[in-house]
Amino acid sequence: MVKIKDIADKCNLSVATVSKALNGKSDLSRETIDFVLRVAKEMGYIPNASARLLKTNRSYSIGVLFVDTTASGLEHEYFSSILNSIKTAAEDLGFDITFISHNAGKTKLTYYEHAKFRCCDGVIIASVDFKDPEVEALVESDIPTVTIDYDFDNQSSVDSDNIAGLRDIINYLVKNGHKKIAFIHGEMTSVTQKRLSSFYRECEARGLNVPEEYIKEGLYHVPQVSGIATRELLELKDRPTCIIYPDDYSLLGGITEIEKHGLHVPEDISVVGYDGIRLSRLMRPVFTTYVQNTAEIGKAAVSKLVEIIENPKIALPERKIIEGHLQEGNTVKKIN
Amino acid sequence: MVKIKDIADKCNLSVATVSKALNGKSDLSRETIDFVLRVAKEMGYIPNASARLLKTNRSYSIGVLFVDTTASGLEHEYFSSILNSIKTAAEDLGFDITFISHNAGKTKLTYYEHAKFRCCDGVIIASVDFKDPEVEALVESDIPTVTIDYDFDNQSSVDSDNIAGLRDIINYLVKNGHKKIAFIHGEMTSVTQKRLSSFYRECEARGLNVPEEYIKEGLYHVPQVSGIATRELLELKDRPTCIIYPDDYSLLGGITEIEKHGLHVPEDISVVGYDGIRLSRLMRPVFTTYVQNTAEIGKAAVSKLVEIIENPKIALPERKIIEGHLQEGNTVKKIN
DNA sequence: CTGAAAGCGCTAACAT
DNA sequence: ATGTTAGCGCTTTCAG
Repeated sequence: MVKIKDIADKCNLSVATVSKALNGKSDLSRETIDFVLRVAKEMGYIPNASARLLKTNRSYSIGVLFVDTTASGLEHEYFSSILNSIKTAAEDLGFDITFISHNAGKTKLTYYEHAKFRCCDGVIIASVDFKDPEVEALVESDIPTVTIDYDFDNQSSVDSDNIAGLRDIINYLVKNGHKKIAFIHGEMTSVTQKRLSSFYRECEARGLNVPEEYIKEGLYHVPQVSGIATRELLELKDRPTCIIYPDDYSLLGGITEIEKHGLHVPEDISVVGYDGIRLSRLMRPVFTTYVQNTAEIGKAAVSKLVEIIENPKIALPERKIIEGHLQEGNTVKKIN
Repeated sequence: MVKIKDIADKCNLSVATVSKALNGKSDLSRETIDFVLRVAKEMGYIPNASARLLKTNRSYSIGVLFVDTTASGLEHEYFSSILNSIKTAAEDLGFDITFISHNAGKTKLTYYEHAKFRCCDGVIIASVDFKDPEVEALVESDIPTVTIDYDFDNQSSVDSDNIAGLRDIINYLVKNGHKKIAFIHGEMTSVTQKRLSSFYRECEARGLNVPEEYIKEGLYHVPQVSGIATRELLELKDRPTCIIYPDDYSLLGGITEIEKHGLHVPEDISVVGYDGIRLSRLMRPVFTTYVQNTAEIGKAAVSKLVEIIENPKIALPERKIIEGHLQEGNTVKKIN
């Protein structure tokens, strides 16, 4: 591997001068800079990130904490899509991405230790158990962090706008004449709580009565569970005219169940999903669903994190809330 | 940050001794080792990967080249699923993963340069344009590489078994009485070529005639295109009894088109997908499709790569071919 | 069994 | 405008 010393020798210059030239420092003659750059190129010089980091304490590397709890972290389109936008945004800013885990060689490390071990300039935290003490420790450490879809006190985060999500959905349903709206929600996370509150608030604001039996707890991304909840809803004396699901996969489970009962979507009953994954546009009927803006979420997380990294003193904790939009598919019937 | 020197001072030992103790070298007294380890723990010592790397030339970091060409790299379940298994397998072996790109800070780098810059011990290459000279350069460089679903001469690779895939599909179709089988394949990649050859060979072996108009070129993951091809097939005088699609998403496009014609799957026409993504199991009818073994593909890639890393002299180039399995869904009708 | 010293490749004061 | 030098944190001969 050719190093600065080699270039210096070839150019009859000192390593300091070559280093400066390579880094475009101003106090060098134009010719020297050009000369060094040319020779460096000729010799196939590639800087060594580790050596540089050791001096500068800047790694230009962002850790990503993405724990595949339910074996559906990375595999779920919502998260792989966010990861993809994180990757793109980070690359654009010249940062590399590396996953934070518990292992380094043969030794076990905490998330914080791992991030330190790799000298990450900052860490983006998504899709983990936010109650894990290790995650909390990381967030409260000296390493800049940005969390996605979870807010820690006095820390920066980027949240998909779940309040707006349910607001827009209810809005749309009411506009289409629905008054009896059921809601199958996912397991009780902070995201779910936001959706639920928003659901209740919007219904109340419109004078809609929400019988207790219209609210069912399902599980995110487990269509079977939503299928069961759907069955229970269909068997009610006073059946809802529309069911809102935790996500698009769950919606699929709901539809399957509905059809088993000989009913049709949306003629007999309307359904609404959440996420707006690709599938939702490919199905017939196209899903009516709330599309989360994953591209923007990843981008916002990176840009906030880099802001903190570059300006640790000045940067203020900030919550960015990213709105999505309602995809008006064909799974909701207009009724009077 | 506490460093070895700090521990050494506290223990009244030299940094050399502490380093050895930390790394479990044999030539130290049991007590010294324990003592050092205890103090290190008390002081909250975290090793610095960069400093270590600088000395040892081993980064314990694996580069992953995953270029989102058609904006469907990471977002496609086949790849996100492979990425996930790469991540898991690498972590188990104590390696970290970092994405290779073109950017490092403000400067543009080739893939090779980037991998060198980060001192990756090796690189796994998937989902890229394998004809890109930069990719070729990387593969032929001094950095150990393993490619996924593409074979470079004399290099290690892990391939999903596309030959077996079409063999199993044809086998199953013939067993179910199908003789008129159409094949919509994806764009002409090496993967596609393998599937096509296997398709032809298996048909021939069974004495099936394959009219030219039964073979259509579609695009991977673009349901609309497969929809169009499907229409053309349906309009043939001598319509096939079964259509094989490039992937499960495309199959979805096919079904949509088929239903538009007032036909039903599988009563009127049978269809087969490829990939076996989660969706394929959630649809009703469940897709008959070839499930690629993504978990094994990622794992095999990592284990081969690490083998080369640890034994650069001895390790031989190797092609691992990973078989999947046929998921017998309900989109193929038994005919006589 | 322990330590002294060199050096991995680089940057940044601080000279000159 | 260019060079000298120290040192980032670590491992590893080699000596003792």
